[in-house]
Amino acid sequence: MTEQARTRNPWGRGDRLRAEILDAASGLVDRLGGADAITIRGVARAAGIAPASIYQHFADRTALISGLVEHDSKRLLAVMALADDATADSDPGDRLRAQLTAYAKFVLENPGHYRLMLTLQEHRRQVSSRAVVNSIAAALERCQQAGWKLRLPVDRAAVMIFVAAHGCVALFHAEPEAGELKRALVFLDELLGLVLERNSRA
Amino acid sequence: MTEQARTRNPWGRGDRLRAEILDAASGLVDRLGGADAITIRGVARAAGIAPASIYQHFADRTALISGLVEHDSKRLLAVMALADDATADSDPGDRLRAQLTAYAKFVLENPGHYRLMLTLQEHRRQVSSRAVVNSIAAALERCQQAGWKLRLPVDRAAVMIFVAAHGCVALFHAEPEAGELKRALVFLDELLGLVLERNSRA
DNA sequence: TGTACATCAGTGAACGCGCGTTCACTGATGTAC
DNA sequence: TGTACATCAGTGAACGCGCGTTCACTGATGTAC
Repeated sequence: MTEQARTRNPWGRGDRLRAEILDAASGLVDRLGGADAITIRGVARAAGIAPASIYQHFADRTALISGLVEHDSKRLLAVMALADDATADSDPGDRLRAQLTAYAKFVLENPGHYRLMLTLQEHRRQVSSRAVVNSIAAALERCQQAGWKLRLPVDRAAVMIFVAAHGCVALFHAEPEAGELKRALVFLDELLGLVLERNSRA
Repeated sequence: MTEQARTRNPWGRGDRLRAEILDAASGLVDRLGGADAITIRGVARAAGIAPASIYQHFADRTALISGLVEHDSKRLLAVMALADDATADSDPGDRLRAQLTAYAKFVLENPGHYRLMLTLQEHRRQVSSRAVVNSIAAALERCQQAGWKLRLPVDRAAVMIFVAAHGCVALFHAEPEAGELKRALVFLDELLGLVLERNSRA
């Protein structure tokens, strides 16, 4: 771990440091979880810069945390959208499952980030959980059109699935276990089995 | 808020301060949530004692937090057991509902405490969530014996219900809303509707 | 082409603060003889 | 009944630490004339 001096960013590219700061903060959250893991001095240390340098890109600690949450929310939604696209011409049930799997995978692999996203009181009414529910609802709608029967109205079913899936991963965060992802996927299958009533064959 | 001097506990009753300290810590968690709300100095301030006094009852900050978690876990289980007892000669479905209601009510009314109970990494493998699942499983077993049909095996159904219920209240913690309890109870009814398939009449 | 100046990326040192913890203590209440 | 001492509940002052934030700064790169 040689104390190698950072080469400063070229003229006009000072904004690059913003990304480096977010990366460093991200790493801290990975390793330590929770919002308290993000300290100005800690992030500066991790990024190899002076604490004061952070203030050129974030007004204060709160702004730094908000920036990270926004960053992470985008990542989660991107991962889910990717899973959706990748299965564009599959059975709608499989598409739903793919999205949920992507969700569970992201959340289990990024426990600190997910906790941060939901914990942050300053970010009430945040976009992400509603966006996730909407995404699930869209997938359910497609299932319905393909002839599946739901045991709840689409919007309630979407909430049910999101809430239960959230509960599942949140509990694994609280009590880590071996083979979390597998267990989570089993749980999600049971959940879909309750919500969806197979009616026609794909 | 007069700075009235505390009268010290009588000889041989020094252990009373332990309870006062836990009460004070409890109040802080209520108002501020999270484990960071519990600081030695803050608790001492709230209890009206000197910071050093806490060390007569708790080895260090960690021990204090553990003590509080233990305290809270007992309270939650007591509340659920009470709901179960109070409905001892009702329909088993109602008994299950009563227990879940008690759970939701406690958790929604004590968000900081619940978060603390689950957050605490030092308390992995904690007793409480397994105890809650067992309690639900027992109630489900009674439903089954009364002629209800479950769409999942009893143990998986209990996990499903606990996990989904947890997800529900956890999300309300993250995004508080008006009429939380009512909404939570609607959700729990939908959940029971999915898991239980009515087969006979009570 | 030279030069004065503006703009940029980033820093070092200092501030005041609240924290966890330690330690020697104070003063009241019990106990042994 | 008196007295020396042990035990108890609880404290005040100090420690070292890491924190968020500020401020005047350094030195490189661009721009105006």
